[in-house]
Amino acid sequence: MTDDRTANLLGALALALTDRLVEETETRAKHGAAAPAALVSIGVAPGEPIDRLARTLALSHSATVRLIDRLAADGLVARRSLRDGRAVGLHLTRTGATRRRAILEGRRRVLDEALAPLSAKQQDSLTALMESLLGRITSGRQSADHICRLCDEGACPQESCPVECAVASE
Amino acid sequence: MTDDRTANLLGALALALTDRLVEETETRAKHGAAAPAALVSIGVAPGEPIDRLARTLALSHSATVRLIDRLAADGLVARRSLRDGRAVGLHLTRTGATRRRAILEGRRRVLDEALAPLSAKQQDSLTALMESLLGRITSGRQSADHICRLCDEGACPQESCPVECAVASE
DNA sequence: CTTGATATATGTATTCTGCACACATATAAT
DNA sequence: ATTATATGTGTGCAGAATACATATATCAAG
Repeated sequence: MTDDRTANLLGALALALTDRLVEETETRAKHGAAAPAALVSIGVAPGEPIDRLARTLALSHSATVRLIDRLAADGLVARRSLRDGRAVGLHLTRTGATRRRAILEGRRRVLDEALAPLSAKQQDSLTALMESLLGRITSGRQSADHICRLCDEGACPQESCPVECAVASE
Repeated sequence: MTDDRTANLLGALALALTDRLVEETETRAKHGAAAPAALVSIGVAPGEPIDRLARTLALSHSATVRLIDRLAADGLVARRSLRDGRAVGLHLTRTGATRRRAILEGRRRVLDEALAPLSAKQQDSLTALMESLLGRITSGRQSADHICRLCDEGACPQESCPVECAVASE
């Protein structure tokens, strides 16, 4: 059904881009590949509890607690108490917000460089194709949050995001 | 220059696909994400030394030695002596070759599922776009080997691989 | 046959992660 | 109200995978 070579190129491209993205973002927030995703995700939805972040990052709860410990020790994230006395609300400090911007800029730079050989018209047709693929890959809210864990939500408003749309139409 | 949204979607797609590919391939060869890549790469170029594999996997030499130790303990990889008495030639055992096929099939299944919503015509245009992107990303032999570390070389003959072509034209 | 480069292997330490558990708080049932 | 259950956080412990520094063996060149 699907073409051998198309599938293969897609796999190689995904891997190659992710390598570069991880390398880029990981240098800007230490403590592993999940750290930049945590900063980005906390920025999108400040005040959410650790438990929810753990699901977005697809990490165990304890791993997420330790990650927040490290980010808090670096002065990037702050825990605040919530109405619900069990939970803590996660927020970015001023430094954390700055770091977050640097992560998104680095990510953008990598993606821009990869897209450079395409004309505007080609970019448009690529966009349309990617919308289909992303819609297909998405399976539920948790999956959507995970997929978008490193996204710049400013570049992709909720109502136009194919991942969000896929969740909405269920 | 490049469109905000296009860049963002590309980043999300790469991440989402890689998550799925890693998850799939990692279950079929334990010992981490590098293990399936090692099996695939050894299958493409049997007899090569650990040192070369380390560069393909972008791992330190010692990490690669330990990885081969684990794969050999599982009966998937065998070390054979080479003319050069310092080096060892890596080969897949019969079980290792079977495992390798399972890894490639799993990878293919993930990619097929993602590509399912596209028509044949759309797949063709996606292929053309990906060729441009992959050519751009590639930078030298080592980078090429790394990008293709999980590729099914049967699906993408050397002379038609945009990554190989990018290396050749330097 | 000496010198330097190359390839493998190992000892040690670090980082990140998960499991099992403890504790606190909320929610529901009786 | 009281008890039982579920939820959210944090911690002790262990394991996996990796890197760094180093040791050993082999090759290549003079």
